[in-house]
Amino acid sequence: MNIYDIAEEAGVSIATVSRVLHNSDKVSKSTKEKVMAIIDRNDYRPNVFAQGLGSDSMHTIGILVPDIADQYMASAFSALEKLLVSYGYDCILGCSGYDAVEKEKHLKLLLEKRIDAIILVGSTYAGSEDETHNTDYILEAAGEKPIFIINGIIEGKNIYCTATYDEKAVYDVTSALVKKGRRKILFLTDSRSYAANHKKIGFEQALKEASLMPDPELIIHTQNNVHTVSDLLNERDLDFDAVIATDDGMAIGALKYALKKGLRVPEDLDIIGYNNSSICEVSAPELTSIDNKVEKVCSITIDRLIRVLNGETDVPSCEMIHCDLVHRETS
Amino acid sequence: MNIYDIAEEAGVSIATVSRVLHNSDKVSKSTKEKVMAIIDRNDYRPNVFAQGLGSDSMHTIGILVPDIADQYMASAFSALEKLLVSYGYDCILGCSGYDAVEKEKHLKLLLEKRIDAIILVGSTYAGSEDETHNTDYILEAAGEKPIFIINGIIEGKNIYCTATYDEKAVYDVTSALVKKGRRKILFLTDSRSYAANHKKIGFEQALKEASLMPDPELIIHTQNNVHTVSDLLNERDLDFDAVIATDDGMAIGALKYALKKGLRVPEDLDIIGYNNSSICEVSAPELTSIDNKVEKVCSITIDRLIRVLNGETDVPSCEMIHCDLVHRETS
DNA sequence: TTGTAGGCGTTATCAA
DNA sequence: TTGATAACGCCTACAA
Repeated sequence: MNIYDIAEEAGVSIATVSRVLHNSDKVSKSTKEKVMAIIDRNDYRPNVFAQGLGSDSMHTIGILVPDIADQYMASAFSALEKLLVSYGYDCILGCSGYDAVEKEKHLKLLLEKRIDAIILVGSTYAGSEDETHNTDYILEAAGEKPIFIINGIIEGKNIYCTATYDEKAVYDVTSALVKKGRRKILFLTDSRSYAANHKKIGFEQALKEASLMPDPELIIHTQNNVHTVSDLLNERDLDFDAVIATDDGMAIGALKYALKKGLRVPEDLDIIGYNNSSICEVSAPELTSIDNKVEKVCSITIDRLIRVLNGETDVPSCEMIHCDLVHRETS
Repeated sequence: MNIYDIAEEAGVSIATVSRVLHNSDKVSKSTKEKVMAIIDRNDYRPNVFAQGLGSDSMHTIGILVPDIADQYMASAFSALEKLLVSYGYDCILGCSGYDAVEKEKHLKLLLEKRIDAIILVGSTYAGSEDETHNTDYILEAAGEKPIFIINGIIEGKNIYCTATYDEKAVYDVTSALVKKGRRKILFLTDSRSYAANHKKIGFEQALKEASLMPDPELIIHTQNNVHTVSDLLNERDLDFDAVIATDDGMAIGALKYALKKGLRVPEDLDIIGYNNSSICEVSAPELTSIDNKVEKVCSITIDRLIRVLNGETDVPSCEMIHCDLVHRETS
C-alpha cells in the first residue's frame, strides 16, 4: 500500500495525497476528507525510507553509552528518550563499552545510519587523564553530525556539552568533612575520565586549602564493584575516617568493609557516594550521595539539540549545572 | 558523495560501483581495485535510506521495554544489543512505561519505522491476570513484523516467546521453605502480569500440596519500591516467618523492615528475591534471589530471531528455561 | 485547487 | 565483464 494506491482509490493525484498527509491548506475540504477516509480505512502510513531518501533524515537520534546496565546511563537514556519522543524523534541506542577502539567503532556505526544527531552519555567519551583515550574521532564525527555530550566536555565545532560542576561538588563535600574534623579522607575512583579527574582535583584542592597533604595511599583507583572495593580495603590496612567515592557502588563497598570491621557509620566514618542512584536506599545505613542531576542535564541537552536541529546558530556549546548533596544515614 | 560521483571518477557505470560494493565476482580485478581505491579515498558509504527503499529494511530491530532504568530490562537490552550488533543489526529502543495505551502507542511508533522485527522485554506485554491489559494490539502487530517476547508468553502467528519456568521456581523455593519449617510465608508482588501471576500460582500450589492454606493477608500486591514495602509492612502488623518477593526491590524492603524490627535474618526470617539483580550484593545481609537468566533468555531469543529473518520456517515459537536459586545470606 | 514530472541513491534485470 | 534503465515511494517546484 503506497501513495499511488491511495491516489488511485481516491481518484486524485499523489501530490494531493501528499498534501493531505502534510495538512497543506491548499486542499479543498471535501478532497481532504475523502482522501483521509481512504488513508484511514487502509491504515496507510508513508514509507519512512522514501521520506528519508528525500529529506536525508529519519528523525532518529543516535545515543551511545558505555554500559546501559549502569544506573546512571539507564536513567539518562530514560530521560533522553522520553524527551526525544515528545519531539517526534526515535532513538538508536548503542552500547560501546569503555574500550577506545570499540567506542570509535560504535560511533562510526551510528554515523552510517544517517541519524540526525549523536548523544554521548558519560565522561568516558571526553578523553582521559592519561591520554590513552583521545577524542579525535569525536571531533571528526562532529564534522558530519552535531554531537551532544552528557557529563563530559570536549571543545570543538558542532559539539555541545552539558555537565555538572563535579570538581566543586567534591571540593565542597571534602571541605565540609574537614571542617567537621575528618583528617584522613579516603578517595575512591573507578576511572581516569574527564569527570573522575575533576572530582579528584576538587578533592585535592580542598585538602590543600585546609593545609592537609593528600596522602597517595588514600587515593585509590579501583573497579566500581561492591566486593572488589570491600576486599581491597580488607587487604590493605589503611587508616581513614571518611570516604568519598566517585560512584555509589564503591561507596557501598566501603560501607560493607566498615560494617564488617565493626566501625560505626557515620560516627567513626563518613561515607559519601556519587550519582545518588537507587542503591543508596538499599543499603543500611542508607547512603549519602552527591546527586548529579541526570534529568536536568538531559533536559538541558535536548533543549539545545532541538534548537540546533532547527537551524539556530546561537546555541551555547557548553552548559554547566550544580550538583546537590543528598544527605542520608552515612554522613 | 554518491554512487554517481564514484562512478564518474572511476570512469565506470554505477552498476559496476554497486558490484564492487557488494563484492560481486563478476568484476575484473583491475576495475575492482580502481573503484575500491576511489571509494576509500573519498570515504564513500552507500546511503542507507536508498538501500532501505529498495530492500524495505534498514537492518534495525525495535526493542520495547517498559522502563530501561529497571535493572532487569537494562541487562536484557545490554545482552540483546551486543548480540544484534554482532549480526549487523542496530537497535531502536523505546520505553513505553506500563500503561496499556502508551504501550500500544510505542509499538505503533516502532512499526512505522519499518524495523525488521520487534522485541518486547518483560511480561507486562503478555497481558495481565485481570484482563485490563489485553494483547490484541500485539497480535495485530505480528501481522506486519515478527515479534519476540522476552519473559512472557503470547500465542499467535509470527510471535516467538522465550520465558523462564517462574511458576516452578517459586514452587520449589516455597516447598523448600515449608520443608524447613516455615509456615507463614509472605508473598510480595508488584504486578498482575503474566509472570507475576505464574509466580503466585507456584507459590499457592506449593502451599496447597503441603496442606497449608494460602493466607490472603500474606499475599500483597504493592509497588516495587524499597520504602513503599518497608513502610507498608510497618503499618500492617503481620505475622510471617519467610518472604518471597517477585522482584529484588521488594525483598530489600522486607529486609529493611525486618532489621528495623530487630528480627534476625535468616534465623527468624528467610527472605528471597527475584531477578538476582546487582542490588542483591548491596544489602547486608546480602539477598538470596532467584536468577531468571537474562542473558540466556536473550541469546535464545536472538538465535531464533536471526533464523526467522533468514526465512527459516521451522523456528519454535516458544522456548522455556529453568531459573536458578542463588543462595546468599538471607536464607 | 489540482496534476505532472524530476529528483533523492540504491539495487537488479536485461542487453550488449 | 560492463552499462543502461526501471523500480523502490515520497516530496515539491512548476504548470495548468
